[in-house]
Amino acid sequence: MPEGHTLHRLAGQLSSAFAGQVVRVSSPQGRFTDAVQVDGTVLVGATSAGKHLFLEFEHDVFVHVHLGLIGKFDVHEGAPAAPVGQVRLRLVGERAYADLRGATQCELISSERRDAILGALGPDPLRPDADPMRAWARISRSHRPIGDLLMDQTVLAGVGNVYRAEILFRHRMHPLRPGRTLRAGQFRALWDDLVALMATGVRTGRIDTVRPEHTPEAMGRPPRVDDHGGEVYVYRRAGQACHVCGSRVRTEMLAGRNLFWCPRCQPRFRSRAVQ
DNA sequence: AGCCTATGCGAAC
DNA sequence: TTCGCCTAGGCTG
Repeated sequence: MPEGHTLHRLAGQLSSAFAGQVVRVSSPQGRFTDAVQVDGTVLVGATSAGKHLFLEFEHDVFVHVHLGLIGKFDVHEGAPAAPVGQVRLRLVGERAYADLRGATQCELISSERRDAILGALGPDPLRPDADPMRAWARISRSHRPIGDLLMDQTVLAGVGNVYRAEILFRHRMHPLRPGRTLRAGQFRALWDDLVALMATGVRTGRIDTVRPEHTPEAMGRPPRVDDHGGEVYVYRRAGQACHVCGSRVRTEMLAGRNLFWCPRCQPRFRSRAVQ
């Protein structure tokens, strides 16, 4: 379930479990052969940027992890159990251990390489030092759809398919609206909302985007949790009734990913240019 | 047993 | 645009 909030949360869990400790690092599955390079050294801490996770070890050495679509990094209390399945990377500390499975990236890198990865990312709504104007500079000049731009990690880092669908719904914005037709205030509202929503995601470990006035309880409907673990307006609800207006939620592929939107709440943008 | 799916992304065509 | 990678769980037969 990796969008930016998952990685940010993970960095916090890994830091509190292992930071400052000498850790055993291994690859039970065998594919991360560089594990031996940091085995038995001090794990300084873990940080995230967008969907990237960095484990910092002493001597300025880092392990770069990207979970991709299906990766998981689970932290467990207590003594390590026998590895189950394909464990790419295992960390063992004094009171906890962690197993990484299914990641698309797990590599040993230098601080220079880490800086290069960070430099290629747009601002991350979860980082207090993020500069949203860097994203606005790209969006306000682009003819590409806002739904495409939000997923572009060089424009804005950490937003995935769920937050994309939900933030656009919350702002009544059609996903195919060209970036350059947004007003600055509209972008600012999107950004501020992402900051708040994703921070909530870090706290709870799930994606909940439904405003209090639109919850099933408030709307007089039976309680419900979507099958991805949170409560949302449109994500993966194609063909179902919009929680606000009852229209059927629509879906369409854009750049290989599923878009979801409500055709009534998010009407197609009409250019004010002469027709 | 085999097929399908998924909150990602980069390479290949 | 499509494909391939990576894993686990759920469904189908």
